[in-house]
Amino acid sequence: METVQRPMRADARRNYERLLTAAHAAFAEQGTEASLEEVARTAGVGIGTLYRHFPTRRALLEAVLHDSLAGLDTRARELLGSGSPGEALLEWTRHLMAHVTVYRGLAATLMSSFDDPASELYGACERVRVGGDALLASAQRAGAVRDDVTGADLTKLVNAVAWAGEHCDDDTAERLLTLVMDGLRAGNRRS
Amino acid sequence: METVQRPMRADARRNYERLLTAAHAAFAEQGTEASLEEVARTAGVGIGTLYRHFPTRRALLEAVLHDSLAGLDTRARELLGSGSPGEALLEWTRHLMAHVTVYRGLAATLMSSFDDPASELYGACERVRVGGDALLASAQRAGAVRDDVTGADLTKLVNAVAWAGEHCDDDTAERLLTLVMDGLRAGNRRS
DNA sequence: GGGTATACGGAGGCGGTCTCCGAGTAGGTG
DNA sequence: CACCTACTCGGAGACCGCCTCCGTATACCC
Repeated sequence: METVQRPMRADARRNYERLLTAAHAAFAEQGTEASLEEVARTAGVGIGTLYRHFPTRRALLEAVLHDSLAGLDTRARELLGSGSPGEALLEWTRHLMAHVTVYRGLAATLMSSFDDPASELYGACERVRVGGDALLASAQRAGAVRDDVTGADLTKLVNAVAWAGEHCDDDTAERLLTLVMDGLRAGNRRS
Repeated sequence: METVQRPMRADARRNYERLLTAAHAAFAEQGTEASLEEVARTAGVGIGTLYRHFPTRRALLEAVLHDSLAGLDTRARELLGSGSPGEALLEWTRHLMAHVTVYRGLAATLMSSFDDPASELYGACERVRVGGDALLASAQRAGAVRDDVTGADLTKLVNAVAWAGEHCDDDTAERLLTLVMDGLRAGNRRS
C-alpha cells in the first residue's frame, strides 16, 4: 500500500511552485474562476503542464489553500483552551470568514465540496468542520449556544454569510455575521 | 418621452413566447447558467433572435421570472393585514425562499443584482425588498424582531440561506432558515 | 400586390476547458 | 563523462459557449 515515491524531478518541482504562485495571484485578482490558461501563461508554463500537476481547478485550489486551511484547524485547537467558550467560537468564526473570503468565489467552491467526498477539497472541509465541531460543542456545554446546532450548520451558515459578503461592503458582511451568530445563542429556540 | 411603440410583429411575438418557454425549461433543468444556444435551439429559433429579444442572460431571466416575483410582492401586501406580524414575516420568508430556489443559481444572480441598478433584475429585487421592508417594519413594531435589522439584511440573509440550500437537502435548508429567523427575534441582540 | 420597416438566422471571431502525443531533458548508470 | 531511459514538457486541436454582424426573409400597411 505504501508506495515509495521518488522525489519530483527538478524541472517538475520548479514548474509546480511557479504554478502555485501564479494561481494565487490570479485567484486573488479575478476570483476562483480565473482562466487556467492565463495561470499557465503567467507561470511561463504550457497548459498541459498545469493540467498534469493539477487535474482539476479544485486540485489547484486545494494546493494553493492547503496551508491556510490547515492554520484554521490549529487556531481552533488553540482557542479551545482559552477563556470563554462562547467568545472562542465567535473568534473562530471570524477567522473562518477571513479564510473563506480570500478569493471571490471561494465560498461557492467550498460549499460544493462540503458534502462531496470526490472533491479534492473535501478533506480540507472535513478538517475545518472537525475544528468547528469541537469549539461548538464546548460552547454548547457552557450554555452559550443553542444545542440543536450542528458543526455542519455552523460552517454552512458562515459560508453562506461569506458568500453574501462578496456582494456587499465589508461592514454589511460583518453585520450579517453578527446577526447570525447572535441568533445562535442558547435560549433563542422557537420551534 | 412617452414613445408610442407599435405592437410586436406576429413572428416576433411568437418567437418571444417560445424563447420564454424554452428558457424556463432549461433553467429549471440546468440552472441559470444553462446554455443560451441550447435555449435557442429548443425554441426552434436562431441564436441571433434570442439575443435581439434578450440582450443579456439577466434580461431573459427577468422576463421568465417577472410574474413570479410580482406575486411575491402581492403576497407581502396580503400578509400585512393578517394576524400576527411575526408570523406573517416568517410566512413571507418561506415564500421568498421558494421563489429564490426555483432555479439553481438564481440566488447568486439575484444577489448580484441587488445592489446593481444597471441589472435588469434590479427593479425586481427592489420590489421584493420593499415588500419585505413593510412586513419587517410591522414585525418590529410588534416587538417580534430585533429593531436593528433592515429589509436589505433580511433579504440578503434569506438569499444566502437559499444559496446554501442549493448544496444541501431540503431539510437542512429548512433548518438553516429556522436558525436564522429564530435568531432575528427581538431580545437576541448582544452587541 | 407592392414596398418598407421589422425581424430572422447562422457564420464567424473570441476565449475558455481539457486531451493527447511527439519532442525534450534530468539524472542515475557504467 | 557520455549515454540512456523514464519522466516531463508544451501546445495543437477538438469541443463548447458567448456574442455580433449583416445578408436574407417576411409581416403589415396602403
